[in-house]
Amino acid sequence: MNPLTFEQLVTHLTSTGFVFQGSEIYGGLSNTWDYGPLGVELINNLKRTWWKKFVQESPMNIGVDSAILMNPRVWEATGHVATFNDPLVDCKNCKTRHRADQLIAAARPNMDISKIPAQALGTVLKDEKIACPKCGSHDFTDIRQFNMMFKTHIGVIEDAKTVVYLRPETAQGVFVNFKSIQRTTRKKVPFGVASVGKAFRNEITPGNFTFRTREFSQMELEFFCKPGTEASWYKFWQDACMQYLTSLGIQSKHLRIREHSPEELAFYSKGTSDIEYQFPFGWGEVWGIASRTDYDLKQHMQFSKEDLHYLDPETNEKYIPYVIEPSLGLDRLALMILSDAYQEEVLEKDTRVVLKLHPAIAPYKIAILPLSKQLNEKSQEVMTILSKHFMVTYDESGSIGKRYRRQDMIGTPYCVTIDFDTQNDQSVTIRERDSMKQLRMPIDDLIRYFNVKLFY
RNA sequence: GCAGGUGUAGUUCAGUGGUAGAACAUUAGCCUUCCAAGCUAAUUACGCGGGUUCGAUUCCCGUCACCUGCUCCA
Repeated sequence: MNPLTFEQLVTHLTSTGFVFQGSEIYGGLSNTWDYGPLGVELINNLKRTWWKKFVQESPMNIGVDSAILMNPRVWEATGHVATFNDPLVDCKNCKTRHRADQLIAAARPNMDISKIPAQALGTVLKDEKIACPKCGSHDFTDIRQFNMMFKTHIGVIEDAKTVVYLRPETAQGVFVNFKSIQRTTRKKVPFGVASVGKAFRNEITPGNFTFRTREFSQMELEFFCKPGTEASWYKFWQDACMQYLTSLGIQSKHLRIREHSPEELAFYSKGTSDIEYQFPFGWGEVWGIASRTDYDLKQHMQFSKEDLHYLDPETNEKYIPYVIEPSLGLDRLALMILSDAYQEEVLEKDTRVVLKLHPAIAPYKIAILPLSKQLNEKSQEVMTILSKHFMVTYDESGSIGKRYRRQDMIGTPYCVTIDFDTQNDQSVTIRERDSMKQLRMPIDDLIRYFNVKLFY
């Protein structure tokens, strides 16, 4: 099998209806993508399996769904308002881009960067005659502030008081609700709160199809534990994440865990690891597992003046819980699943494209295929029965072989064929995608059979 | 944002200063009863906007989008 190229994958996904370019008829909008009829099913299935593993089957965890718009003070507390303003300059000579504060820090180690107001960085850059590290030239553009948060306004009047941000991460929706969640669920630490939703970052360089976009979905778990126990929970959730990916059939040779080096860590972090996947364009982060200490709750305590301590009912100890945060990008997960599932199988006469998707996440579980259009009525009956339980599709045009191929291309794990014997024996033929094997089965047994086969 | 590349049906490709062809795909009909059959029709494209020109898909400029690299990613 030839190695999958990225363009091949993108072509396949856009031409089958998994993904479309955003606002396509208007010439598109940079780096926006829509999920088509197949994509939305996949996405929903991924959310469902993730929620099942991390909420339904994890008695320690519960869920929350918080608003995208939050009080702007939230982002002051987290430091996003401040640190999202990177002072960037371009070298006019060699066209490279740099952070002005970092240039100054590197060239003048004795200077205290934190004392320089952001507006003055450009002047300092000039006065100190700091050179471009790449070409040595002194010709920089003015500083341009890139606030990575999308800004908008509440109400119709746009002034500073009405500014709100689109959340750059879903995590804060959990932290600000920490007290309410704990009180209403009466959960004892350790417990976790799962959240799925959209987040927005005005990335400087998006790209690689749906891998890095400015609008994306996150599936995050904030797991609260007693300080001192975070190391073992960190490992625990890291293992759980890997198990989840393997349970979806991701090939382990395409997965690796990369621990961040101490220099790489955010100042509050006690450890971060990325689960990376080998995409057709290279290794890319899919899931970040971060040990965030009590940073977030502490910050919110300070800024909101609310007491976010947890009182351990057994020991009467009062403490701010530590947090382990496995944060998964849904769009990246989907892209990973699709990259991993795409295969071209060379048969005797020709080649078929197969998406070897795990049955639990395949857009369509079952395709109903009448062998002849005369069998339409009976087929519709079978479809009505199955569609109450499973996402099914129906196809009556073209030869049966062609219809099997169509389903292979989009990852449908099972085809149910209605033939002329069906009327007599009340049975159908099940054709399995991966083995291409066939099985005769009474219609009455189908639901039980597929419930087992499609279980996740 | 910078540099380079690309842009013709859904896909893969032709082609031309006088508004475009094919294959596959799609739809309908005939035929066909379990792994891309055949036959007959049909639908669908020059990314967008300017300029030059009698006339632009073709030449020029701009723009938009995608790809690669750089920079960035709390």
